Amino acid sequence: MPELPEVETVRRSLEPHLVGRTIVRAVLHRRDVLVVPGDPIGGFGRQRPDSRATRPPKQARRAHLLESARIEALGRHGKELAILASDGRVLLAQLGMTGRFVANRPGRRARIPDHTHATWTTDDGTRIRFVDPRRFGGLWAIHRDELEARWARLGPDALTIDPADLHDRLKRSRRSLKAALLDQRVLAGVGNIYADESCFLAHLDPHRPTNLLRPSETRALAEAVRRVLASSLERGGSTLRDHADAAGVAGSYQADHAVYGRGGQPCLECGSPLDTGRLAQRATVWCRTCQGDAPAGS
DNA sequence: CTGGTCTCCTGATCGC
DNA sequence: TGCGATCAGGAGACCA
Repeated sequence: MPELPEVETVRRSLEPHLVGRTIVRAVLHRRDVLVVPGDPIGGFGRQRPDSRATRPPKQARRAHLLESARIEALGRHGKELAILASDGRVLLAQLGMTGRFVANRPGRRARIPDHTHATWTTDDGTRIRFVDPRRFGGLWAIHRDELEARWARLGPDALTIDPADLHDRLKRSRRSLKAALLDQRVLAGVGNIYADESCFLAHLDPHRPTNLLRPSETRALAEAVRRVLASSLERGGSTLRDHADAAGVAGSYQADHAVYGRGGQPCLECGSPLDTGRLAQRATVWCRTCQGDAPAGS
């Protein structure tokens, strides 16, 4: 499930295929995967399949998919990936649970994956496909002017989170640490895997209300988040099933998970069996010994 | 405003 | 071997 390290891995592997190139052809294979300005639900909800009346003309959709644009840069904030064209058009991608991009160099015959929802062809003949079986992901056509505002609504990027900033954001809420880490408006980029891994590394119980965390604890948390994400990024992210870079290379950080997916198995630090439960609607794994309760007096 | 729950979707896995 | 039930979860909608 793509979180920050996986999305950044995809971004880096797509960059050489796209930056400086022109999209000569863009095709949308499944309408409801792309949201364009003027679509219902406040502009940024997912368009529902029954809103056919509002669908833009075919030619407009190609333009929203950056046809005939020269690609200037690939950006990322949290789990969102942005393809920026030199004329100001931006295509924003959320990978959701199973979304990925696949690049094929010209001349190489590649099988078109199932659930390919969009295909781009660049001026050197490379084909890029957006594939997302579960369709929790999607594409948003926006303008460069809107990108900054949209990303400002998210919290700071988790890869470079500042400890004091994080403390400030966490003290405003009484909900659990796990729920707060999953909230992209608090911190952008952490999902279920790295929330659990970060809590373990910081020796913090994911059930702790975040307003009761001490500055020293949020400092440890911020450092843990950065370390976990950076380590994962070095290994190309975690591949549980779907994640791969644009060349199809899987990540390997899943082998280093200390807690995620290891419920009942011995804690790597103390050896006692790891606890499992459901917290913030998500499967959660932690060690009650190493991630003990709040210190006395809090 | 806050925090909790529901919903979307497909594929893997499991029990019978 | 088949088949239904269950589970996985990012993020917006929705509700108390």
